[in-house]
Amino acid sequence: MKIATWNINGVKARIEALTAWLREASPDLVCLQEIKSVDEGFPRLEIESLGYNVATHGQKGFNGVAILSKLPLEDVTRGLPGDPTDEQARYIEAVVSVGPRVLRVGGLYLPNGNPLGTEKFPYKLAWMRRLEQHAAERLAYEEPFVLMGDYNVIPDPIDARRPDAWLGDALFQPESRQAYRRLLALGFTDAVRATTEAQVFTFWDYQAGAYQKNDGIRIDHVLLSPQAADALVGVHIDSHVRGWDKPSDHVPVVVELAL
DNA sequence: ATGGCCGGCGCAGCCGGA
Repeated sequence: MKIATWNINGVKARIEALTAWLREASPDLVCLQEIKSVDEGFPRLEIESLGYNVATHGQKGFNGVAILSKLPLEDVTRGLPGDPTDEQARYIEAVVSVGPRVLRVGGLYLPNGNPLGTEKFPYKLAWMRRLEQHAAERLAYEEPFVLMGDYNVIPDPIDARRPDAWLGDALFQPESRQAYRRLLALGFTDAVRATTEAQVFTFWDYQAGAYQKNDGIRIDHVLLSPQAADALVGVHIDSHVRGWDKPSDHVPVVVELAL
């Protein structure tokens, strides 16, 4: 099956691109980030008409995540455990049955953390601690589990065209990168890095002709549990979508699993 | 060489993003 993650930067502004890409790529399951919509405002019918089940976890104006799936979504949970006072809609999880097996999927929109020196950066790091705790609990199930989304972390210098330009940025701080490595050390496989050593990007800023200059970063990641990694067939970044009219600044990352 | 954007909200710019 074909699963994907895509930060669409506003589902209302992106509905044409989203439906065009769903028709073109025909993924079985997609995690969306930054829907920037309340649940009632999500264009559910247009997406259901393409054969998808829809689960959303939205909020007004900012953030918001969703899962689209051709297979029925079971056991949908919303919000990342560990802080009942956190009101930002950044995590959704569900299970799909693939024949006799199950696939568990967590879709996340990790806090940006900028600017440094404000409360936003500690919030990011605390969120990553909570994610680590939750991921460890899920890995203990020893089932195919995919944790994917916009991590807002540039893991290594090769993951930026101009790493020097990101030195003062929350996405490339040592603490952010270390927290990402701690997550991997739990036993996850970074699907992109498992299949290529090449420099590849998932985000290009709207400013300064970044896409035309290929001045990008890799911050959208697909992490596979050992059981999911065993089923890994291939990975594809749909970079061409960044060149469409009214694009998101992120592009879809697609993973094929033999499930 | 430098600077360059976009979406939501809501109807003017500001906030947030990366």
